[in-house]
Amino acid sequence: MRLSEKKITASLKRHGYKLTPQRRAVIGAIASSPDHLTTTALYQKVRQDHPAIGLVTVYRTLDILARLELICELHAGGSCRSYTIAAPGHHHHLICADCGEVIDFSGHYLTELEARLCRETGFEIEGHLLEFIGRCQDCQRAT
Amino acid sequence: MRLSEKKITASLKRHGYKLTPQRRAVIGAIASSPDHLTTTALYQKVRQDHPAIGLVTVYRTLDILARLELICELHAGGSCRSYTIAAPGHHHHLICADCGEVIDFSGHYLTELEARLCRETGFEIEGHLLEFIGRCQDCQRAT
DNA sequence: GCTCTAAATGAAAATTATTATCATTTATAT
DNA sequence: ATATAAATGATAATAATTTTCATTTAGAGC
Ligand SMILES: [Mn+2]
Ligand SMILES: [Mn+2]
Ligand SMILES: [Zn+2]
Ligand SMILES: [Zn+2]
Repeated sequence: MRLSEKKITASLKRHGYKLTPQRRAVIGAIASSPDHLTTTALYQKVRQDHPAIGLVTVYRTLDILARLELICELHAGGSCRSYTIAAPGHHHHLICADCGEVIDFSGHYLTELEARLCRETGFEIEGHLLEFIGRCQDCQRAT
Repeated sequence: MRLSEKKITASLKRHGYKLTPQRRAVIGAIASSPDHLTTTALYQKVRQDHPAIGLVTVYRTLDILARLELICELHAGGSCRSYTIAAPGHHHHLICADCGEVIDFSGHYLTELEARLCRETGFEIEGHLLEFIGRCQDCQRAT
């Protein structure tokens, strides 16, 4: 139930963005990969079909897509800077610290907690980030 | 109930690290500030008393302290790269997207969820990151 | 206290990630 | 087809982090 390429481009248009070949290419690349990819990885992938695209355009496109919540950002410990992937809607991540495998999971575990925080702090809460870090089965064996 | 300078240095020694004036300075700076600080901010602060310290040493010291869980890392949306602070133990963050204010909160909201994920995925879970992003009362008014 | 050595430091350069500028091109409304 | 605001990409600028390596030093052992 991942967002389709069609839905993504529709949303872009609806929000007044132009539909350029570059943007299509980035969307195509992200939609056709099951993995979370870094900006740079995505850039490499897009260049296979679209060698003239600029890295900056990839950054810009991802920025827009993330803001519209059409893709999701991934943090993860260490050297940070978020990774991205085509997104189903709100979900969280379970990340293998060794091999980088990412498992998405969803559910609304935080609604009560969020309400309590609002009440106690007066914050208006816009979102949250929940990620588990661990070691996948393969990497556990490989010890 | 934040970790004291004494406890932090004790833990460093226990783990076989040498106690240098530079490390003391970094620990002093972090322990004496109620806020979460970036590496650079901390560097500035330390230099007031210890003008000759190198930025690299600050990086290295924070790295060690974080690994020993004597300080905690903070991510936060946008431009990322983790911030740090002296740490009480495990807790989470509520961050104002406008002014950067950080409120710590604790509690074990995720134990059940964690158990379920272990069961279903076979992952061995080591930790997690939970952060809420929103707008503090002051910044709401300032709209 | 003095000696020795592995560990730590800091200057500098190298990497890496991200953002800003700006002249040129282009998607699309009319 | 035209006009125009938006988008692109080359390039430079900024920023955060890591690597290298020669020099210094904390602390263990005498
Ligand atoms: Mn995801
Ligand atoms: Mn904290
Ligand atoms: Zn793994
Ligand atoms: Zn605020």
